[in-house]
Amino acid sequence: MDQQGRELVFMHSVDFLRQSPGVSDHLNDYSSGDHTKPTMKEVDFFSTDRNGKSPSEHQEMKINIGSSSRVDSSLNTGLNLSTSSSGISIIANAKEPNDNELEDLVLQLRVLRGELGRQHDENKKLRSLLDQITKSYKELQAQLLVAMQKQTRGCRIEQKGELNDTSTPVMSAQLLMDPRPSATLDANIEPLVPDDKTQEMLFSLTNTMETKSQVSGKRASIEDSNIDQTSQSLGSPKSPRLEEEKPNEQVPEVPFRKARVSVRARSEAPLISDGCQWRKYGQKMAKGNPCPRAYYRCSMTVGCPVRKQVQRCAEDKTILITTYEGNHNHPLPPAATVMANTTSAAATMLLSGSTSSRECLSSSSCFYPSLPYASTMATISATAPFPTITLDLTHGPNSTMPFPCTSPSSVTFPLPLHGCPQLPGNPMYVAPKLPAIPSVQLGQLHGSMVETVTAAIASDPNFTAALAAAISTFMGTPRSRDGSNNLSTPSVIPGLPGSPQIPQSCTTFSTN
DNA sequence: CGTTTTTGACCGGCGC
DNA sequence: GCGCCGGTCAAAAACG
Repeated sequence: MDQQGRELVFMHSVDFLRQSPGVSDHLNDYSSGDHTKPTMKEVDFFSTDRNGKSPSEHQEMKINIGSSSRVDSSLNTGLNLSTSSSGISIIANAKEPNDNELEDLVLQLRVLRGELGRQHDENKKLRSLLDQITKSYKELQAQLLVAMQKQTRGCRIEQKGELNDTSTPVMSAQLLMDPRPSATLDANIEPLVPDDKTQEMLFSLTNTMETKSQVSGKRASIEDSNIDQTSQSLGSPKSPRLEEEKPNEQVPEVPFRKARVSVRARSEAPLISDGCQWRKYGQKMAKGNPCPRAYYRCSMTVGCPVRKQVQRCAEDKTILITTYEGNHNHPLPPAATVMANTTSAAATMLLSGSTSSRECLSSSSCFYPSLPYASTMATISATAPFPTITLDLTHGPNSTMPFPCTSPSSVTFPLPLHGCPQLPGNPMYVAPKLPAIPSVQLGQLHGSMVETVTAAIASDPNFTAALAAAISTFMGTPRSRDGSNNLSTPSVIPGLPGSPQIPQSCTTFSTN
């Protein structure tokens, strides 16, 4: 009984072969450091085998092991032997032991011990390495988040400085109301996408007004009135609050820059399913387009400021242009969160890209030359009332006409989506989250595929980076003395962040 | 019966 | 000042 108990103790260690109960004290110092993590699997295997033997055989085995271990303590255990086969042979040979066989057994046992020890050490090292990598990954995530927040804040401050000539303190304060969420705010969002770190990061980085409004009660409502209601008041000056809150008439006509994000999809369906519930509140015939433009607002909650416009492309009526505006002030289902992340990312980067352009440009410039093709292009339209970024997925990788519906003055940027190679030295391209999309014409993708691709885009950090590149490229062009951007378009581009004339910014994505 | 869609009216910005 | 245009409102109609 006593012996049985000792054996059980040893059997809980992977070093059971090293330590026979009869000689345990002698071998205890063999690898005392490896007793911390016993492997039950190994124990069970040999335990079962041992139980099938007679007590005499068992005792004999133990004695043999114990006696041999003393002899071979200095032997080189570097032999490359199979553990399982060795173990079986040991048991088989133990029935008729002689000196030679015992020596072989001892050798094999030593080898096994050495192997087990090495494997344990290796496992420990690998485990610690994995922990370290995981820790580093999390730290990098946190640092990235902080860096992005700081960068955007810095942009806002610079923009404030640029606008100080014409803006009032109220205006400046509004500009400084950085919609970027804090780390604590992210916690409110995490349950939506708890298992997707990247998505969570994207959401953290991009979700702006909505997280703020979710968390901070009255303050959120006030800020929403400044930001989201600006969305509502886009073209809807009925909201008197904005005007009333401006104590100074010198306030620019359009104090708030508001981001719009559109999704262009090649779809026969009248709407793209984006996970949200929408209520149609108007329809208009837009000039220059025989197709009517429909206006929707989010109906998931009362008072959600998010709206979207849906219109078919005039040149290609199979392309559906969906423009999102505003940010949700309520939790979203995962499917809708993806889209919200995308739109918020675009909006945030567009709003923050005016002064950080060089940074972004330099950091993202490496995207372009390495892309054999880019099926998706980010376009910022200069003809729109606001700058418009268009992500066009309606064309395949080899497309030469990326934008059938894009104005000639648009500036296009390649976006590294599917098919993009991993760029050495560019961490953004390491292990892209994007699911593998075959090199097919995205324009031919089915409607459900559209959603999939859209989700992939939204969850892909490459998309965010590329979008930042596109925005920064557009924003980063040198300014003339009058503050206008020196673009290929001769005229000043209205709506550009940093330009006091511009009321809102418009970001347009196109997916297919 | 509640919700959503339709649709004409309305509003403000902007250009001439 | 006027008209155009984009966007929104709200009553009526349609829908489930």
